[in-house]
Amino acid sequence: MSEEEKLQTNTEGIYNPMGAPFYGMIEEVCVMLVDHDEKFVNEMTDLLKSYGYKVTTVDMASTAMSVLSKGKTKIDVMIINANSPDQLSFQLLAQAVGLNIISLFVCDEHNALVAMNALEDGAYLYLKKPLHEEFVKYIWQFVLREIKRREEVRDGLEENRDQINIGDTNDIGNNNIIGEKNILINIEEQSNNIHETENNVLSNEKYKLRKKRGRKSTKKINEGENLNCPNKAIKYNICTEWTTDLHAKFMKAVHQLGEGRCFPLEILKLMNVPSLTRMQVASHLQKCRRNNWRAPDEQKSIRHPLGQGSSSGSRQRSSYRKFGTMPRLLTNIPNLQQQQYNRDQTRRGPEFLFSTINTNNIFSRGGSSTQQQLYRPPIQIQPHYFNINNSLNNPFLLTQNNAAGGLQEQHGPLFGMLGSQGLQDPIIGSSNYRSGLAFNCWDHHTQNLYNLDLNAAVVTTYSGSTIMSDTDIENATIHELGAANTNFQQYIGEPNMFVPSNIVAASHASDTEGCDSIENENYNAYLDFNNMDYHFQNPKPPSANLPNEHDSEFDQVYSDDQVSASI
DNA sequence: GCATGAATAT
DNA sequence: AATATTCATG
Repeated sequence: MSEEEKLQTNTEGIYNPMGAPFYGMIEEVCVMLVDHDEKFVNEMTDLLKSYGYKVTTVDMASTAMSVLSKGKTKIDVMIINANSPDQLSFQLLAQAVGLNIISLFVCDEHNALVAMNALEDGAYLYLKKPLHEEFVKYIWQFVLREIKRREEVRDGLEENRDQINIGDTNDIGNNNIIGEKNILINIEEQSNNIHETENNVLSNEKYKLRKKRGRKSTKKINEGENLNCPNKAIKYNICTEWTTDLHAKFMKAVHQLGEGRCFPLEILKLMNVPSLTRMQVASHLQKCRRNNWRAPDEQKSIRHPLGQGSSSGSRQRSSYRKFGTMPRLLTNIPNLQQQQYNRDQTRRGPEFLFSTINTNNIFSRGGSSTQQQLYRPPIQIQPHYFNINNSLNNPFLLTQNNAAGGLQEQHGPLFGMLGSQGLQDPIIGSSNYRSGLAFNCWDHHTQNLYNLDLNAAVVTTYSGSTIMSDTDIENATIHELGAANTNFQQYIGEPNMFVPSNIVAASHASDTEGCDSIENENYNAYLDFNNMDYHFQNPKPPSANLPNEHDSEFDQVYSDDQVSASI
């Protein structure tokens, strides 16, 4: 610990508000610099560090993206060069925005078009180099503002659902890491990014931290459509809602992968929805495999009498798990890809044909982990027909996905922090995948990310020891906190009102449609996979003989409707 | 250690 | 009912 840090920490190890870089309001703010301009990076790093920021630097957007994907690095703010040599600045921006990282787009030369695009894509600010020292100094306030906003939202949410107690008192009691209130932890936890990389959390922490899973409300990742509730606090989305669009992406990925290769991680990658997690995909996959998922629209209007889980009680864990199977869901597929899907499907055949007999041999990973990768279904079956645009057979046709229909809840990042003129919520109209709540993509967020001392009674200070300690930041230079000086020009101004002249304001408050609206237009045709399955299965399975003693389970799980009916 | 998927919780 | 989380498994 540096001398400086010691000064900021009292003898009890509690962060001393008065000495903290951020005035005791936030313990730390992690900034990632994405810029190939070495000089700029060095200067900025020094400057940032001099103001107490933790700095990570990478030279390319692609590198940053990979860091984000790994989700192991805590990042609150990104400063992204608009002209990354790999041309991925905007992709990175989208990813960062999707993860609710405050993203500042910076450029050497002002370009109105770039500015506009960046802001529309959710950039917090568009800035021309160099960044004013005074601005850098107060970047942390963006973070604080965001934290507070989420806190308000959370509080509002709690008021509106007294039946739910987020904090499982037992759990809290057991893990004395967190204070009773547990506010900050909860805030983080509600981000949608608790995902697989939680595996990287110390296993001890894992169990301590993973509890507290209250019922979460629903968020729509794909559409960013959140209803514009003036009463902002009300809708605090946490659960991913599988919208029609999101599901279409899912199905698209599924079809690209093909039977026997549908693994959550692979699907997740193909879907390329930054804020989605493997767990969520896995969950959805499970649902779809059981044919238990319905589009949101369907949910309201259609009841399924299907005796799905009639065999409830003593279902035992099967040692005959099948891996990588495709969901056989009623689904919708973009027009443009229709034909290809048809072909793929033709090649692949039905996914559950062998569930009774051969499945285990075919799909089981068995001893070889490569088996699954190599597997290609051995049969070719021509479907009798496809029901495309057949409203009689396809309920989906009756429910156009009106993804663009909803308004978006606006999570104004600044709330006037930078003054009123111009700087209104650059996030408005931003990319679709912006999670409504995940502020930080850091997957270890369940450990306290922010020891925000907003309320003395709630101070939950403990050292987030894993911060920045990961070794997974390939090619990333990590600059430790340390003192350094800067040559930046000084700008004196009121912190909260500071509006650097090179900031370009966002001006698209009414632009609420995400880019998916384009895609939506393509989702007019649908396949009726249920029906298709039926026809696939009817041609008679090559080895549809005698069920063995294990069948009951498969039948229950996978084959309780058409499949079993056809055998 | 890790991804997976069935089971189960919320 | 939909989604999240747990946990046995390989």
